[in-house]
Amino acid sequence: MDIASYYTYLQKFSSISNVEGIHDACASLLQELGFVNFAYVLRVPTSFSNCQIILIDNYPLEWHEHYFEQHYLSADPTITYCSQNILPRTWSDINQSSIHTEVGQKIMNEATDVGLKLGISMPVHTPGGQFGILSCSIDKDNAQSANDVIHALPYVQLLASHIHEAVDRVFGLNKQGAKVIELTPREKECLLWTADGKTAWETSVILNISERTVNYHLSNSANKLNVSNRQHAVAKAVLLGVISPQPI
Amino acid sequence: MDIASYYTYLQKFSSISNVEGIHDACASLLQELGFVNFAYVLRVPTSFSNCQIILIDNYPLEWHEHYFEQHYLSADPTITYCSQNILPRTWSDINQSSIHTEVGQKIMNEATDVGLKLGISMPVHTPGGQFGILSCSIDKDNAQSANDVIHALPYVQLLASHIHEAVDRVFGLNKQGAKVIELTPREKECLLWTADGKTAWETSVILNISERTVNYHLSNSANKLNVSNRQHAVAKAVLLGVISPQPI
DNA sequence: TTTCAACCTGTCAGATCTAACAGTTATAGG
DNA sequence: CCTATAACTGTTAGATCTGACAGGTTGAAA
Repeated sequence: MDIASYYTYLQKFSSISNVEGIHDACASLLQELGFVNFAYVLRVPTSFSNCQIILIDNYPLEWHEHYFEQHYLSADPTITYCSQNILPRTWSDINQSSIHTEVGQKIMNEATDVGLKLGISMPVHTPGGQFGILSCSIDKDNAQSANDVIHALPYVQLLASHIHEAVDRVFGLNKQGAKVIELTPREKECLLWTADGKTAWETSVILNISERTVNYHLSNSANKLNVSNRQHAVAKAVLLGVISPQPI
Repeated sequence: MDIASYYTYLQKFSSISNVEGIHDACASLLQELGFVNFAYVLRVPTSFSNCQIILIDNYPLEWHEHYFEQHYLSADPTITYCSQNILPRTWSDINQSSIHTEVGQKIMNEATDVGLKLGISMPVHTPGGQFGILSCSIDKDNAQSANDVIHALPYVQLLASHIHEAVDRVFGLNKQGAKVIELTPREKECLLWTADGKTAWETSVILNISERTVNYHLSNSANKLNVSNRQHAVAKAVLLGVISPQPI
């Protein structure tokens, strides 16, 4: 397929307004590339002990249920790969390069059994700490299919970020309750040094203000972030991208 | 350019072993796409109050110096855009959509003056919290150039992640002093609840162990992470990806 | 069998944080 | 001029953390 027209088609994702639209656009586009099944899984952190999972796919229902029943999310080699990388990779390459766990091997074998034979997984990492995976697969396993899969890599890579953009918009993930938390420069500064392990007194020396003032700023930060202590404030500020390593 | 051969060429990035190699491969590839100047800037967090900046570019030296002297990093509209998005965008689009700050406008105008007229910026966000930007530009400003730039979007998007992969490998960014910090399951659990704002006592109730034991695990975590308090432990664990929102 | 890692528990002193009291100063905008 | 916001400061009681003391259990590997 011609890359220019393919990319033009991808632009259409930005005007999709519902989940079905995303699903259908993915399915048809991936079908043109020769894929039969696909899944876009997105992990949206809501806090450190909790997160939301968004799933758009056309995997067999049986696989679906089996997968979640067995808690395969935490043992799936493709997820392990994607959680640490930014480039797309074929399942056979993932299988060869990753450390072989029994469970991981079992998952890959079972996937083959339900028709997910050859495939690609492409990671998506966002500034807000979201983590997505676009996987797509073919139900055949021969030399021609293997070749097709490899040639689809760039197309799948381009597709993944556009799917994510659409999911992000449709689910309103950026809004987070419509309220953006804004910290004052001083509050950010205090929080930054706190995240770096400095006590209130140490921070006061660094910023050349009193210890009381540092506590004042941290207390205000905690109120704005709606948390009850410094660990939580630091974690939430990092998660929301309110503070980030300096400069830039 | 044919996408298959382009992607094949991108694979070569994985065998480049030095900075000059990356520079030259980028320059020649982008030249084929019609671009004259490029810059890959990467922010590698070392702690929350500090980070390393890696720069590979062929921008005019004068612009270079001027840019850093004026601390443009924190006001550049392209950087603001890239810090919040995952898709490539043309500079003219960034200019139109972003909130206009005086400094931001000044930067864009000055860039035009030194020959950076039309361009694209593509963000790279990695699981390890690194943040990269690939910018490339043309020194002409006419309808044909504008069209060329738009058509280059998918090529630049594909290129960026491959450049990053090469930079990551050449600079050995994944190694972090060659020692990977491994926490035990219980240590991660305690740290996770702590990051979620729970006190040692609250965590002890959740995990059904004594408060003393929670403190014991947190203390061991802090030792392994080489930090002196919980805020720092939480922040560093997040930064290193030792803990992340559950599941997946 | 010994050794080791992971897990578990108790107490206590001193450091640090949290939340409440109660203010001052400077700057920007209506 | 009035008001709002950010920044700044002091004190205190009680909660919480930190680091030191000292120990026990379990299961897997050597």
